[in-house]
Amino acid sequence: MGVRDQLTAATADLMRRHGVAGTGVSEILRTSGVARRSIYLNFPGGKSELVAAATRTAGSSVTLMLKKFMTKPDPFAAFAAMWSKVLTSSDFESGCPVVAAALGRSEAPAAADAAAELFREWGGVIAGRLTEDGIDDQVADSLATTIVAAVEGAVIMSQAAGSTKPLEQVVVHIRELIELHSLR
Amino acid sequence: MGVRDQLTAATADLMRRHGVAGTGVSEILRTSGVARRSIYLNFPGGKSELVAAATRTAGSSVTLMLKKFMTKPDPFAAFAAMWSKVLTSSDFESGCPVVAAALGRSEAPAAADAAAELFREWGGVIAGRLTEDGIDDQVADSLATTIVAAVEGAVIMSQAAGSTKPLEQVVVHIRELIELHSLR
DNA sequence: CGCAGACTATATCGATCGGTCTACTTCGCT
DNA sequence: AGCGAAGTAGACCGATCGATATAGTCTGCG
Repeated sequence: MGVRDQLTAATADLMRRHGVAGTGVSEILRTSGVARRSIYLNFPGGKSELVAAATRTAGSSVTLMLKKFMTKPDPFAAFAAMWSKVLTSSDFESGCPVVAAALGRSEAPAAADAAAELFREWGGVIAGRLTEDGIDDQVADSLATTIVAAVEGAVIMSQAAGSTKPLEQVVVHIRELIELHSLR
Repeated sequence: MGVRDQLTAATADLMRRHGVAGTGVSEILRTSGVARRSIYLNFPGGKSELVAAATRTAGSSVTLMLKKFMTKPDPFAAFAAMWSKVLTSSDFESGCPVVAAALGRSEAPAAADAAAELFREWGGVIAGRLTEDGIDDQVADSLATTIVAAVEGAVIMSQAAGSTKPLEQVVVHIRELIELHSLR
């Protein structure tokens, strides 16, 4: 794993915990063990470019996992379970780096744009699966957006509460919504 | 309006835009026009105590509005419309200060705890209305959590996309969920 | 009236911020 | 062998961070 990947990985991890503004360059260097200069060698745009790259990398890996989940019998339970793991294995300190990027527009506009694109991408993957279940294209689109919103919102509420209960409650009603639209 | 309220209002507004870590004390003073020392007179705990107070104040005002919305024919359309207004009237720069507080635990733990309590409070208000519609208590609870999660998630996605479309899509399916559980 | 408490204004603190710079090393390729 | 790109190590920059200190002003109440 090259220096570039070490930097994006460390940055994404810190974004999960402290958000964009709360993630200092010095802290990125400390946790990644990389030389200060290497940031500006790999990301001439500095912190904002690094944050954008970290967002894209971390977000794309979620896209991949999401695609894998979509082949399972209960895709959204698997999606929620992934987030539960992120929360519990970090003592509820880590959340979604893409949400952090979306909320960090004033510091890193490119990262916020990347976040928007990733949300769109996740929605597309989910909608694709829903249409396979015979759901109308337009309904699948809005349903997919709702699922992403509900899960991301539940991750935040779970972080706040220090419990995965919100996530578990949300997944129940996601299942209901899909069932509702699946019976044709 | 006293100095204390000026400070909490200015702090909450900045939290909406830049999050907890991104909100500097100097910026709070600049936008509120208050003297530096007044912060530590009113909030001996400094920034973290001020942020917690701002979260409670802003969050409680949402609770009040939510209670008002619950008396309307389509409560959640009104709830979503409120957030749409926040977004569009700020060019999608302002979001939910309670979400910001929830994600700012590493800087202001008390504010994150306040955020958790507010989410619980909002869920309680919504669940109360749902039980009036004859929905079982436990279902109303999980349904209320799902509604809060979906709306908050949609606010973030709308901020990222620079469009209220996610919010509008989510409210459609919230309506479906309620209808599904209302018919007894 | 007179005083106490809260406010303003401003200077200052040490620490940290993101970013630049120099100097040296390591490695791959021709 | 030798060159150049990319890496490390670390000093350094001005700016800003949150917090404290000092001094003067305003105001309400006994």
